[in-house]
Amino acid sequence: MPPLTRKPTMRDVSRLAGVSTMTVSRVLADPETVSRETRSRVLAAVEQLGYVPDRVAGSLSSRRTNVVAAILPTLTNVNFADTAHALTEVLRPADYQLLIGYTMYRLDEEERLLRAMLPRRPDAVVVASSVHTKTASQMLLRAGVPVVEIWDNPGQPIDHAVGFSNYEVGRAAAHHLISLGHRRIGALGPGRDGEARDFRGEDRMKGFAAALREAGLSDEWVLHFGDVPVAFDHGRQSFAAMLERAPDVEALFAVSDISAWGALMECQRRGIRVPDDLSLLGFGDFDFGRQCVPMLSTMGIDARAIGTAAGELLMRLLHDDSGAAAAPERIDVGFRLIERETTAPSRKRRKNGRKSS
Amino acid sequence: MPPLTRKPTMRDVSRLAGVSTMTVSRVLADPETVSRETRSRVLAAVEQLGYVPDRVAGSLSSRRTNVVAAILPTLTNVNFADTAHALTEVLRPADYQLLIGYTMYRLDEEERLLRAMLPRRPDAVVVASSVHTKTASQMLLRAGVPVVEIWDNPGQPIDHAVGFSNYEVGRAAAHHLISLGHRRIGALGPGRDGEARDFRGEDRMKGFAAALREAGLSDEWVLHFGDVPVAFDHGRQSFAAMLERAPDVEALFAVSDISAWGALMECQRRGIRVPDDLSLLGFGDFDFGRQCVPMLSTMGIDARAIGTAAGELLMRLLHDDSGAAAAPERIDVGFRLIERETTAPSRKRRKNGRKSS
DNA sequence: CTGAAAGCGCTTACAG
DNA sequence: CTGAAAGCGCTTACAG
Repeated sequence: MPPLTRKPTMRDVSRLAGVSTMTVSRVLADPETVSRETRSRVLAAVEQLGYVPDRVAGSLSSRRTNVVAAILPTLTNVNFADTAHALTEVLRPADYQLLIGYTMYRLDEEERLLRAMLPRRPDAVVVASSVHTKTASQMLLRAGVPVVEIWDNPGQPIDHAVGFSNYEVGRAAAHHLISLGHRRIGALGPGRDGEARDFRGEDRMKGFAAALREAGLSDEWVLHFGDVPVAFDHGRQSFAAMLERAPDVEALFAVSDISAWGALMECQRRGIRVPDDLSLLGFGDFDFGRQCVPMLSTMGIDARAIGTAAGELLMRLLHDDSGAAAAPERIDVGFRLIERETTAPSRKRRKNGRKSS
Repeated sequence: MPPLTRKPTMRDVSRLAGVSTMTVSRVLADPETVSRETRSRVLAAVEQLGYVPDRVAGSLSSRRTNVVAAILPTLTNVNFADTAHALTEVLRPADYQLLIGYTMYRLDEEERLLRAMLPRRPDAVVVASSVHTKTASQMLLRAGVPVVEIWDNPGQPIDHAVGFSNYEVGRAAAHHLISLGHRRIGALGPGRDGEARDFRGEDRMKGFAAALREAGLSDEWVLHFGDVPVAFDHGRQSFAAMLERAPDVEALFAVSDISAWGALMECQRRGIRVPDDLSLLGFGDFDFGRQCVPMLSTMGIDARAIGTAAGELLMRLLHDDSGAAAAPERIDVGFRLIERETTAPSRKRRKNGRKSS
């Protein structure tokens, strides 16, 4: 047999081993179903030719790609990267690969991505959003594979959901700052003017504002500032804007730790003491918030848990091969207030001693 | 025609439009080659059926998947995420999708990933490493598609390379600290004991140590500490270890800004003034280093430029369809010293006034 | 335990 | 500008 110049196929392997392609296919997919002797002959041929199976052809035949499409706002945000990591780890043993796309928080980009990804026939779709264009929703609905919306608690889920209520996070944040005795309370929220929108962040702001109003406080300092996605600079600049509007603000909730830390740095530059002069509460429990001085108080989310739960849900769904037909599941991973060093009782509360609980 | 329960195929569209599948294929791939009338009839059928083309089948026929495999150490590191973002943006107009994998800085994981990805027949492979297992090197060599090693300056490139010399970064870092008059100079390097290894970081340390020796200084405080990948905590802990070994150290180069910032926080906790008591120089020019107080001096790398250059190289390679046969290119994006607020002349230098340049 | 036949849903390479 | 035929490289679904 002359050496091959083209890439060897299963046919080449089968000829060299003196078996049918079916037997080669079995050795690779399900070795136990082939006799030991035949198996070793096939494996030797595979080795000798340097055969690499073609899963594109395999996928077309079997109608399974072993690919999961993951649509995230951005990978630059460690929390989403952590979710992707955790998801990868759960899917890996079953030999699933992640096809990742970024929307940069844009609905039109999400739709574009879906249009690019769905033709590649992923076995499932994980999407970090519960707000979609009409077309995107339809595409997901008709995809014929399980869809998992993550990082939120959608009112009208497409299919499955793994996340938490951003609205409730905002409410809990407000309750905490109120319980510390603060009255002049504000928030550094995401801008709402551009093409890019952080709807989850907006939900947190809504919950926060609602809780302020319920407590009889003003929500006029719930600011929406700058472009999405927020970078460290958002904290700095939105905080400067806040100070012009409300120089005597006592406590601040930021749309994310990224923003909260930026504000903290701005406080250091301006000589504003945190938490003595100002309480600062972030969101997301980012790594740097545990290390900075003072350590950042935050509304903690377990980003890895979201990836793990979504992955395990998919494993169940894909292996039961009831597939997309399974009853929609909804998993809430919750959140928790993490009090560290940037939140403290109000001045008044401190001066008078602790009157109320 | 009865409504379809299965997913519509190109055949269904062609029948509804009264044309051959070839015409449907042309309308989708190359609309100009079809008459306007036929085209609109086909598009109407596509619309009516909600037809989504199957690119798995398409890829098998055309022998092109329009997928680029990207192997990165971790996405949790913003610099690699930025590279991935930039790469995506260049490839998007040509309708390429990224298949991303993480090695967690492990050679065996890289090999495993290659084994999982190559059967999916990516049109190119981008890998953020120039150190591979023997098997992995062979797999890349025989893949038959362009391979781009990024974030380094490999001695023996597999194929193409886009990056910079980590060794020279280390040397330049040392030269800078020496030129500031420091003599007791150390480094916070990555551990070398575990399965996970940061070979690029180790190269920076090697260059750094070499430059110290060339200047007649001791390299005994070039520490290798902890597990890879380094987190913020690495800076804190390795700095504590450094202080036990060399309490009077004057200047420190860290394997990354992540580590440098951790050390900076530890300095704040211990009341060590930066840069008055200690100069601190990072690597990577991360976002937070531009925002923290004091702002971090660093050896800056343009992570996005690496992704962009790799993407543009691939576009040339894939469209010339000389493909893997093209002459290997090697692109150096360079690096630059970014002096901010954590590096300053040595005490002695400051006391005596500036003697030498 | 093994194999021959058919087919997955497209595109290539002609041909007219 | 359009189409019939062949085939990409596997797996499914039988059959023995």
